[in-house]
Amino acid sequence: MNSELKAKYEARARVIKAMAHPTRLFIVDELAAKGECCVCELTEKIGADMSTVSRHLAVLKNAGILEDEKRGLQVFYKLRVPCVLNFFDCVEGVMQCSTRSQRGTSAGRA
Amino acid sequence: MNSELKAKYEARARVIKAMAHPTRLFIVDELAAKGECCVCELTEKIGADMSTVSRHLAVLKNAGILEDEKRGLQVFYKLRVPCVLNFFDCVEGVMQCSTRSQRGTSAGRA
DNA sequence: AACATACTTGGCTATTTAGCCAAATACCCA
DNA sequence: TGGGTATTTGGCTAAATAGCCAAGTATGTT
Repeated sequence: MNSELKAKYEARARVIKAMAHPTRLFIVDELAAKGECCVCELTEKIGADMSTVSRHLAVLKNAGILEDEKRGLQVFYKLRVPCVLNFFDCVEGVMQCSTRSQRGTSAGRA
Repeated sequence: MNSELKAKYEARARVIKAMAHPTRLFIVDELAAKGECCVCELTEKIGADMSTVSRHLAVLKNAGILEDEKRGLQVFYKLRVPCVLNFFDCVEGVMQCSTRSQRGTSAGRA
């Protein structure tokens, strides 16, 4: 694999990696539903330390998935790319396909 | 976040996490193009140790994304869920949207 | 049977990640 | 100005991940 090709997959992986955490998936879903949320609201729903939530938001923002806007004391985050929701359809597809047909293999749950 | 909801996002994250590595994205792309590949062929293209490639394949398989079939000495892997390719369109969208100086909310593709 | 090939797994190390607490920053209001 | 609120960042530890080499397993060949 040459370095140009490698760079392409690394760039893709950076975006996908940013989504690869349950809390961050929850955030994306929540923002899709509400349009935007401040950190404190997400923090309350998630039930973790605000510093932890802030770090998750930073990961998503750095990946180009979210954007933020400060208004007064609060920072509001929203999705920058609506198509990320397609991930979920696909992921659900993988999971259903897995539970249906993975009886005989050693794979266990997805 | 109640435990049922949490479990839902953990399940999703498991699938996405499995994709969150450049080598594994390359594998998915390659399998989409070729239909199936044996480990040795992928190993050669990737240029890493075969044990490393084998571990990546196991990650994808455990997530329900690939299936394998042993034929003789070789093990052939193929995609189990074609829609994973939609990830890429979306990911490219995020990347393009990121590199363009942020302006509009309209992200070209769905 | 012995040996070769294709792959997986054990064992290890270096790196990254997630989480919390505490401290710093930014903004608002009186 | 001082004090309070919302958020980010520093510092740390525990856990997960990726990589290699070496050893193990399974299958084919002679």
